[in-house]
Amino acid sequence: MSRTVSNRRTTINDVARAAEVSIKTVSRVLNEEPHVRPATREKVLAAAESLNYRPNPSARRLASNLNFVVGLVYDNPMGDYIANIQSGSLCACRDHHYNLLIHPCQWDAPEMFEDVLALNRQVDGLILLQPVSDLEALCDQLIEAEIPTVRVSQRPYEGMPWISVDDSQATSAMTDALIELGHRRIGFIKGHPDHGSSHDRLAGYRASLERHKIEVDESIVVQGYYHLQSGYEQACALLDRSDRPTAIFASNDEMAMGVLTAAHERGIRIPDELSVTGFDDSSLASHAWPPLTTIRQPTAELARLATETLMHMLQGKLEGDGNQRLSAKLIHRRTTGQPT
Amino acid sequence: MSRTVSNRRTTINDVARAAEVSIKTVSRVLNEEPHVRPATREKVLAAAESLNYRPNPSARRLASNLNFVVGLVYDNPMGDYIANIQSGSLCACRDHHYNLLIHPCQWDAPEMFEDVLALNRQVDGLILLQPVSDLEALCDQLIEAEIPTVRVSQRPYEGMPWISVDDSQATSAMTDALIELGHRRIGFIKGHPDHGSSHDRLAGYRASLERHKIEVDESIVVQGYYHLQSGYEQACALLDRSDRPTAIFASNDEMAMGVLTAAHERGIRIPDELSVTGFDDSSLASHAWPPLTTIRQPTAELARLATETLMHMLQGKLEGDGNQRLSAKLIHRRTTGQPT
DNA sequence: AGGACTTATGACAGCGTTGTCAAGAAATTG
DNA sequence: CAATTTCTTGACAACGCTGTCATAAGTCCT
Repeated sequence: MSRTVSNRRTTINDVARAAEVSIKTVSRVLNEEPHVRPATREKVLAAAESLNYRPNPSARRLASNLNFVVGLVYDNPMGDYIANIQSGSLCACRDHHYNLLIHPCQWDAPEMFEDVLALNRQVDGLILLQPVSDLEALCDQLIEAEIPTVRVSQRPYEGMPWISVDDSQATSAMTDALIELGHRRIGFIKGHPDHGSSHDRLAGYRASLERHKIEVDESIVVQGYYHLQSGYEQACALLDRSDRPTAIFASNDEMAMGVLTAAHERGIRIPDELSVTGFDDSSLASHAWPPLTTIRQPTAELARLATETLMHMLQGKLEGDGNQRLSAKLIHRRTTGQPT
Repeated sequence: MSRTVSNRRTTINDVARAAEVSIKTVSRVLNEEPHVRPATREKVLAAAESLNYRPNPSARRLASNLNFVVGLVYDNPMGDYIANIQSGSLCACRDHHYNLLIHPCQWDAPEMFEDVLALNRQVDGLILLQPVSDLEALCDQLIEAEIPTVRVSQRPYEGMPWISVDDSQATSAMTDALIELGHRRIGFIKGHPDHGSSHDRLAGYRASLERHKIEVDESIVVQGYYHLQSGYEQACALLDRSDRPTAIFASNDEMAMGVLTAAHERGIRIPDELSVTGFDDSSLASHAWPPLTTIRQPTAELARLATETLMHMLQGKLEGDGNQRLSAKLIHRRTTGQPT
């Protein structure tokens, strides 16, 4: 079987010619527009198929003034979180035949604003992750540039929808669980003060203690920075006290790993002598020894929801303000137990 | 100061009018083409600046038949590896003013080929990661479709450049190190048989033993699948033997974590009674207890190199076959020591 | 049968760039 | 100084699609 090697790509014209219709009709069929007779549709589809035709996205974008691209803007240490966000968002994008353009950046770099604004003609809308989503000046500019945007953040900002996971409630529930196990002295390692989530998580902890009428001992609420080292150091300080806590709540898994290490070094048995909980359910958590009790955010779901919300905006079908809040889930593993 | 709100985007025509030149001259300036008088260039630049002009990417792509987009195709469990690949590739992309389009997929899904081929008009070239890069049928089709492609893989395939990290050499060097510490019975947990790297890593292990004239005991070379559970199970079997090995080489960190867990359960002290090494230097490794001795691939560098190679191809400046091989690095931490 | 809709199709003009080619201006040459 | 080459610029036609509007062909009333 011989095959003609044509150097020119097949275009909509070729399909139209083969199907004996106008290019406009081909366009209609391919875009699933109404007002095409079934018989015509079949003819066109057959022609397109036999010519192995694929529309040229650039031409389509130019003519329709749509990009079929969603931009994902973030400044996070690359890891499971971003990985899950990406796959959640991609999933929604594919449902709508959109592509995802990832745009990592440094939230405090001087050219960051400019770079994000430059996505203007490349994308139809943006999804902003924390901490970028908390830069009000940027959001202002995006509104002015009329770029549809959805924020992933716990803090409100009027004018664009925001989607979040209720950290505070989850932390609160986990603290409740610890108290029910019998703990009364629960240490808390805070996260990085610049990160909004730190405050929410702390708030949940406080709320739970208050609900149970346990006074907060501020000397065992210590400052961490979301990285292993800070968790380790603060745990050492906490564990070397004569009145050491019977449980330590670290604001993320990485710091919880530091706590585990500090406990191991001191021969403190977990969970018999010390309960530990983290936050994030990162891959560390299940691979830790013992496996870490922690909190799982529905990260992929969060991203999918943000993306779907953006799609609704693009279609002008957004009802209400679009804000939504998801619940996190407690993952009970083996670092928590009754105090001895 | 009043500002006219124009609903129409500013185009190259507006700039041309403002600078009192033709649109072609504006195009030349913006694309840094030669044959423009400095004075003219300044005028155009000033006009563009004052109008805050940004070229429309779709129009540019349509007219130039270039997409300024690189596609990254992979089927990997999202994690550090992909994260590093992405950032390495993005880095190179930005240097050349290209965007990165991520395309996760399932290597064995029926529509995978079709989906990848459909990127044809969207990208100028592709980067294929393992195991997708090892699908010869796909590579054949990409060549036929004339899509410039770079493979990230250890195995050769003529017709497109391949970039890899020398797993075999690294495994070999690590085994050497173990032997120098005094180990003679070194268990080996293989990776997933479908994954090319598994074989290379095993080959390195064998090569080292052979070099040191140590006969391979096939009963302590066992099959794992790159996930924690398989590492754990195989380690249990290995450690419950009366003639258990003094060291276990796991083909990746995740399985090494399983080994650690099995050892912990049995009260086997590490590294005194058992040395353990992994592969990947994932975030698990440094957070493990004790911190895991492992091998670090220059992942980001690998991706950057692959991307740069693709850029060279696109510019028709590729010299030779483009193939390159990088070396991995041994990371000595605390799971290895002399046997007792 | 004669309107009044509704449905199906096509002609043609953009969309905002870059590529081609021609032509005028400036520089170089013998 | 005329002839030749090189530099600088612009007119205009693509690029491959979608949007608008006109027109043809049915459908459904009365």
